[in-house]
Amino acid sequence: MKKSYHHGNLKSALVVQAIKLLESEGLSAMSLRRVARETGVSQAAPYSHFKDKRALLAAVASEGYKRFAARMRNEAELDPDHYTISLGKGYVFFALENPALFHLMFDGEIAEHLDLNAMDKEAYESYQLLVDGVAQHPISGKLDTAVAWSLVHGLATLLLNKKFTPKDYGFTKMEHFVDQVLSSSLK
Amino acid sequence: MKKSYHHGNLKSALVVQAIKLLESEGLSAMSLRRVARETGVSQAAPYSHFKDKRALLAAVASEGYKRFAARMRNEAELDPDHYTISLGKGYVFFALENPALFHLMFDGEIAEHLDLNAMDKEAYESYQLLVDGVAQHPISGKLDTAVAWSLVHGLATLLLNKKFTPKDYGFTKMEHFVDQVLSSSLK
DNA sequence: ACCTGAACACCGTTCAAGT
DNA sequence: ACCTGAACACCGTTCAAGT
Repeated sequence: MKKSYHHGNLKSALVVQAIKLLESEGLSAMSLRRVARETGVSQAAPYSHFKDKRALLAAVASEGYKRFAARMRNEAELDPDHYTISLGKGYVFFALENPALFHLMFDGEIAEHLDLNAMDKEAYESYQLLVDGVAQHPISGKLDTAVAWSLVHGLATLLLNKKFTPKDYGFTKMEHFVDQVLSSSLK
Repeated sequence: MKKSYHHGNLKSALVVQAIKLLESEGLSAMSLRRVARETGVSQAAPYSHFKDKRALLAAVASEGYKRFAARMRNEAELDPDHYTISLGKGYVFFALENPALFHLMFDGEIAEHLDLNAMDKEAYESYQLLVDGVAQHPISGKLDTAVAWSLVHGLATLLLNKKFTPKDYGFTKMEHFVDQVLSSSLK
């Protein structure tokens, strides 16, 4: 466990450090060199494990999807009677709690080039969680999953970027607002 | 109109060139130095007009909002009988036609720090277009504008990032799919 | 007032060399 | 197989100097 020439699990250590830097100082501050430096290795070391910076960011996004799924599942367990709505709340809360990671996963150049099938199975499944939740509904029409997913994702994004706030609609608590919006439109 | 030491309208020329570069090669390729180079001025010239790179990007986003509003208005004029739905279609189409610009306007670090009130009045109004369109509806509840805006924005983002496609729902044409999704949920 | 050229600290990536 | 150190081309930003 001491410091040695060979790190042992440098690959995952780099991912963890990258997420930390991403959330604390934002994507533009997250340079490969800094991640390496703060992990205690040389600037060239990451290239033993990742083809380039984009490959590291893809691994970060993949880890993000795992945490995303866990956050949704956790919320759903707290209120199994309103399963779909709870999943939606977990979705929105994850975005608000991990803004930079959420953006990396869904928006911008990195997200657009993410090959879902090339990601871990576990990570891929997080996508399906909400979609399946809606689809399982007895009265669910064909387009309902697209509508529900769009609604939840749009709500998360617009709240995150402060295009509107709960206060705009007379709410003081974020949780109540999200609950109301989702309940009023998700079956 | 000849080349001279003083450019004349360098400020807007830089914004135009930045948008061009943004859409053709993406945000990561859009460096200040390249924008300056391809506008025919020195690397330091932009600093006579913008405090830093972020200020240039804010101006780019502001110009983006103007084009955004124009795109929505144009779509609504084509089908005034379905005003709100048409606005939504313009919203989604703009995103699909200007992916990098749309992300700059709504997602990531730049979007989060955009001060709407500091932007041009014309740019600011583009936000209100869809919101007002929904609110004007006679049977519109308090939360309906948040729901409608979230739905339209989420649909645009998820289509843009290929999280789902029209084909997933049995549609061959993007326009039909968007129309159906919006019609089935917007009043 | 607006623009240039040189400078500084930083970055992504490569590559020969070390363990 | 994994990591280092030096190198290269690039970037954001500053500043004295030119027009």
